[in-house]
Amino acid sequence: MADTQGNQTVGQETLLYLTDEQLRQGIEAMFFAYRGFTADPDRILATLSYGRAHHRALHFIHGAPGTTVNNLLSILGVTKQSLNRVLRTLIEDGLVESRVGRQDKRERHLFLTEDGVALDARLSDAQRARMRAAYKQAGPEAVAGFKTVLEAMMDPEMRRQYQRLREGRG
Amino acid sequence: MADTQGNQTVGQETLLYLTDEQLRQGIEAMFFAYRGFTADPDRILATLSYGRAHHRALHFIHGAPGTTVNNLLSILGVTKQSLNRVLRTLIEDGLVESRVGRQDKRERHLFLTEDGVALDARLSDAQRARMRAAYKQAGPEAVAGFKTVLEAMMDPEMRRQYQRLREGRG
DNA sequence: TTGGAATGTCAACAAGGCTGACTTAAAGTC
DNA sequence: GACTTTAAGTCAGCCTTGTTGACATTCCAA
Repeated sequence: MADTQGNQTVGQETLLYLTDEQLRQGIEAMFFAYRGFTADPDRILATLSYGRAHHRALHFIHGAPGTTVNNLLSILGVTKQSLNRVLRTLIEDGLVESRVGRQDKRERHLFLTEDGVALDARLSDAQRARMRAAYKQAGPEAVAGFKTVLEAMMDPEMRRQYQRLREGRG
Repeated sequence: MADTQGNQTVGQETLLYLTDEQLRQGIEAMFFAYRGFTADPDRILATLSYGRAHHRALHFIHGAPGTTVNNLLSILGVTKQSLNRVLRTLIEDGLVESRVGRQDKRERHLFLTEDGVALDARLSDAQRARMRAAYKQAGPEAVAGFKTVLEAMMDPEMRRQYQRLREGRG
């Protein structure tokens, strides 16, 4: 039993014959889609002389208010020097607030200020509008498949981060 | 009729109630998955003092041998100065060959040399291995959905590029 | 023959990664 | 109490890869 995709069903199991061409399409789809994914917020950021790194910081601080610098570091997967440069400008510009920890005073807990929330919303709205359009066009089954494949593509450590974030908001 | 995803079916149509949380998950999935997507070739590139830009050039020259610089430019979406820097090192290192056009001698047609093919294969193998694993784990329906959503997420111009490349290899 | 297109090149700059070295403060441990 | 470890911040310098702007060359086409 072979379907139009070139897959075969043997008993209960569907064996995937993944040709190089099919995988290549997936690779190129990721490349082109990621560009679209970042295009809208990038345009906004450019007018503010911020970059993608600022957007990422805002996004994850918004999603986990009070997160520590170390925690943010491991989510973003960059060095503290790299994050610090971004974080410093966000704090200077009054978009992020850094509060000394109460139990552990070495830690800094990060929060968005009112302005930070506003910018994050502007960036997120732009990005979500495109996601929403894509989701609507593709339909709910495609969306489920989309998330399944993306999750399978992550490094195990990143998958843990991803799931932890979801649960934290669950 | 509401399903577990919070969607409703009214007549033939499924209305998607896309909550911010659902969209947010998609955004984070893209972020973490893209990191995984590039991680394996990045490790190889680092040992060769090449970067992602070199990989992309090799990938698309491999996929469309004889492509012109201008064509490559529009696929990659960078400036000619930026591409030129990368292309120059690849040519110097004997991975890419640039041939003056026969009809239009202003154009340069780009080809991978034997060494270029070898490096592209090494990088592609690493990237495809992860894709293949993800595809196998997720199953064929998920893969179809994955591609549908990614395609819907692209800028129209990039979607045209993507489809043109597929057709070219058809 | 002249204008425009495709290409290449030089210079300068910026974002955002990286490493390494070092400080400060707090927490934990022996 | 002394010592070690941890969290965070900072400074300096480097790399890749993107950008703009200016300009030369080549050559097709009107």
